[in-house]
Amino acid sequence: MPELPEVETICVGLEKWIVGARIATVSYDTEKSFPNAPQDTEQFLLGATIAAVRRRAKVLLVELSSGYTLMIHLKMTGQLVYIGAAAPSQTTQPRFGAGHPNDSLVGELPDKSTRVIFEFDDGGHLYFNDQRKFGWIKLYPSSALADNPLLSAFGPEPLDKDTTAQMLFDRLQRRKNTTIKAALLDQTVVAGIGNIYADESLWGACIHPSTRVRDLDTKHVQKLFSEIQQVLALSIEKGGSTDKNYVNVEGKRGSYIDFARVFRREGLACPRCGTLIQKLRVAGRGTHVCPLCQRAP
DNA sequence: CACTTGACCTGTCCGC
DNA sequence: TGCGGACAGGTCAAGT
Repeated sequence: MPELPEVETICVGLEKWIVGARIATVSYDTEKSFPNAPQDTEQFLLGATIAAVRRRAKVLLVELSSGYTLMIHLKMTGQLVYIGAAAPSQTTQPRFGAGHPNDSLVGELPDKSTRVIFEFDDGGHLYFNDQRKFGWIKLYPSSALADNPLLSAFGPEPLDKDTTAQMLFDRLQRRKNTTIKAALLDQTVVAGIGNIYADESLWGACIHPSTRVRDLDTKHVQKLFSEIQQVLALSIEKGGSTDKNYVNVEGKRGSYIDFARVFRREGLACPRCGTLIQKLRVAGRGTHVCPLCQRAP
């Protein structure tokens, strides 16, 4: 579920709501939700203030005043939802039920998917919900993040202004013999792309997902990189994609799916040429293509 | 090493 | 309506 635009949206939401807040209590359901929590985790969490929230690839980094950082991966079904103290203030009241009927996907929290709860001194709560239990929260000393193997292996951030198509091309050379779809999903090639934005970008660049990386020249990769940037930027603007259960920190859906050109549109007309969009399996994933615009290799 | 596949989980949807 | 099976947006550990 959450790919770069969704995690970015959550990151911005967390910055707004929890930076400066002081952690009063932390509770979690199982070891798996908080895998490397040491016995004395609480001493690095309780009483700590949220200093900053950042994103790298699909990982959230919540920096604490205690010198530790929470790394959070939402995997397929993770949610981070903040509910302020039930005070009359407009900035801290619970936000469920506002707006359109379909605006919010979450009800009363905690619910049965809630795995971790952070309670803040001001009465606010941050809920980590995760239906499929793939997601996790880990605690690391902030000083150890620079050489954290997970973080250092990530490829370039596609929306960083220093990232270039040439960098993508170079990184792709390590996956020359696989399909471009598999390569885009490889977080060490480029960070933050998942199934939705891989399909959308490849459609934009008129490249079939089964195309071997070795068959793409620099022109193809330039076009692809440009499409990746546009698709991700548009999705961030739309608050991300809610297909099943993604919600932002306020519990609200994103609307990128309404603007998708191929993803989840099998049997509908390609917006470019009108040919019916097909769903295939590439790199073991459901994959959407226009068979005319994206000619099979 | 490069690449593919299955496993991790729960919920939902589709066909019988 | 109930049940079984396929499938779901991400990543690993194993396998070839």
